[in-house]
Amino acid sequence: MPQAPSTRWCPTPEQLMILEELYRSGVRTPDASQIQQITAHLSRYGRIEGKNVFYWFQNHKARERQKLRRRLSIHHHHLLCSGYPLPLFPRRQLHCFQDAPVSPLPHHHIPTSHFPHQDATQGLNLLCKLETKGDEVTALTNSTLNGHEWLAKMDIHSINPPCCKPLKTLDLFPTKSTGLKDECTTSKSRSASPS
Amino acid sequence: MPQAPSTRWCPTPEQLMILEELYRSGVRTPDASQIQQITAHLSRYGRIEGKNVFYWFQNHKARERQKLRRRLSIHHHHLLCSGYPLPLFPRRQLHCFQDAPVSPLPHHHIPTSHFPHQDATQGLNLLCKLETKGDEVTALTNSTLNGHEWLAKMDIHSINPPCCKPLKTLDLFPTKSTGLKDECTTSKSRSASPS
DNA sequence: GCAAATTAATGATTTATTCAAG
DNA sequence: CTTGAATAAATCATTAATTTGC
Repeated sequence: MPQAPSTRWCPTPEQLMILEELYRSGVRTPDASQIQQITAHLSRYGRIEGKNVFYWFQNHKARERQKLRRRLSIHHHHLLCSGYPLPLFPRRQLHCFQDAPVSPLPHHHIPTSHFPHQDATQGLNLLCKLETKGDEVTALTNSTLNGHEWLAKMDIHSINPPCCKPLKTLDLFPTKSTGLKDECTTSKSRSASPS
Repeated sequence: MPQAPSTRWCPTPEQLMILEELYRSGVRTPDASQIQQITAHLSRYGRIEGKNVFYWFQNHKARERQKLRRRLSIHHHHLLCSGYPLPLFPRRQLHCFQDAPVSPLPHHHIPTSHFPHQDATQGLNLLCKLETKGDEVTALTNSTLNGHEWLAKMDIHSINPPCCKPLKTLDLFPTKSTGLKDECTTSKSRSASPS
């Protein structure tokens, strides 16, 4: 069977990403003009109508809420069941995956932090940015270093070069440079075992 | 007491939130010391070991990448067939490679200087913020990004990137736009060297 | 409504690649 | 060419969510 011409909107990756970004930045229930703006912007990446945007936010909001609820209930359940006896060892023997000491900091409590969602204003700012800058951005950079063995030995580590990198990350934004970059650091998993 | 010590780690909502926040702020493959830090912080919200953190980032990164690939292939398919949503998760049925294409190229990387460039610094800063939040902090605080005691422990304190920008407080997020480049096909992390 | 049966998620392991030293 | 370090991909296994038949 060929294809149904146009059954329903199927967001392109770009569209999805932007929508998610907007959501993360606080947009929840955009009003008509906001929807229009968003739609206009997103239409660069593919067919899209205002209602798609509207529905997307509606659905996404609901589903995130659901996810949260789930998590909370799980948490609750855990709290009720209390204690977490440390499992002696997972099913199979881990080669060298012993947990590191995890310094038992004498930390006081410190209230559970909450991540406040930003006000939608930010979302709009973001949109503005997107609108004005298009999809031109390029951020490369990256680097690597490795570490590993943190579990195994924790003391043999041969880290390398003195950092100080020219490394320029475009600072289009204030704080968090390019958050969505690529990987950066490293770590390891196994260590010597086979011959 | 039928307390089957659950065999595997089950993140609490707080832990999950923090991990996701770190991920969003750029942490991808935390090295040993970062893992320790994170673990230490998260352990306040429930049982957790370093390996759990390690695995979490491994898996999350891989699955985000996978998701992206899927989206891209769906998009392509969409473009080719003019639309029609594929089943979202084929679940694994046949054990054969049939993942999405995404990048035909084998691994290639751009010869960027291989510096440690801990982009994750951001993430860690975030963590620090969390730690210090409520300014009740104790131990960690003063050794955090300055003393590097934890680093010292691993003998890598030698490298201490001057890079750290003032780094504002929150405003999470990178405001990357269309960047579908979390896993850029071309930017790898390793250094280059003629073969 | 509930509990077995299914299905989806995701933590934990294993295997394959890659680059770079010897 | 071989080997080691470090990953990323594949996949295994268990837990959470859904569906389904009473």
